[in-house]
Amino acid sequence: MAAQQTCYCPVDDLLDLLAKEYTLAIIGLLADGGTKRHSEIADALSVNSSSAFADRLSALTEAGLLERTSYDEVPPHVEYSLTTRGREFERRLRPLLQWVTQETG
Amino acid sequence: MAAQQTCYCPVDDLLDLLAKEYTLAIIGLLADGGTKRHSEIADALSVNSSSAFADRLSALTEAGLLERTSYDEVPPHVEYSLTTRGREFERRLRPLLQWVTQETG
DNA sequence: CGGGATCCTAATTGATACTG
DNA sequence: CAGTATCAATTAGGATCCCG
Repeated sequence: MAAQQTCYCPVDDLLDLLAKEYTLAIIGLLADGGTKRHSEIADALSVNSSSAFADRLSALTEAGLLERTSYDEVPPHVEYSLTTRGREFERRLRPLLQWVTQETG
Repeated sequence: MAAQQTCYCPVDDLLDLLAKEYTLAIIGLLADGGTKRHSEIADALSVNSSSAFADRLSALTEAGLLERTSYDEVPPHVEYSLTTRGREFERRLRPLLQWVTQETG
């Protein structure tokens, strides 16, 4: 299994990530191209495991799907949004999810 | 989270399944519409955990993506192929996977 | 041959507490 | 506020044995 230069992470890794809690919800929440704070996202998702949630945010960022912007302020202020890659990914994911939930096929 | 009549399994369940070992490989192996025996698939996938592998086959069957055909013979003979639903699913999955591996976007 | 049952180990999650 | 650290509880995976 050779790593490809053109790919941020292998298929299986990305699927693992997708299947974990919060991941899909985070992508869905930012799908409109908007930017949201850590706490906004956590709030909207009724997160109850802050460590798992933080894991997802950083994993998605490392995968190149999320962009993380932190402002040097007190208190801290960090925002997340989908990257171009993230939006492209979401676009390709959507038909699959719609089919699974609606069985429109 | 209400179950929908039209859907064999909720999104999260299917994603969980997809992220587990062998699942994606099984779907990929049968993507051409062919039919293969349990042992053929296991062989092609270099399976080393027969229990996990059997779990995937039955989970995919329960999800309505695989069709299981067993012949009343000794020794037993069981074949698997993608259902119509399974092929439709694979079709919608493919662009996503291709993008992830090739970054053609 | 196909696969269920069991036992054990490794990885994830959930919850709580803590820090810059 | 945005995480990190920690630990108990779940869950997945690997190996083995056995049955129809």
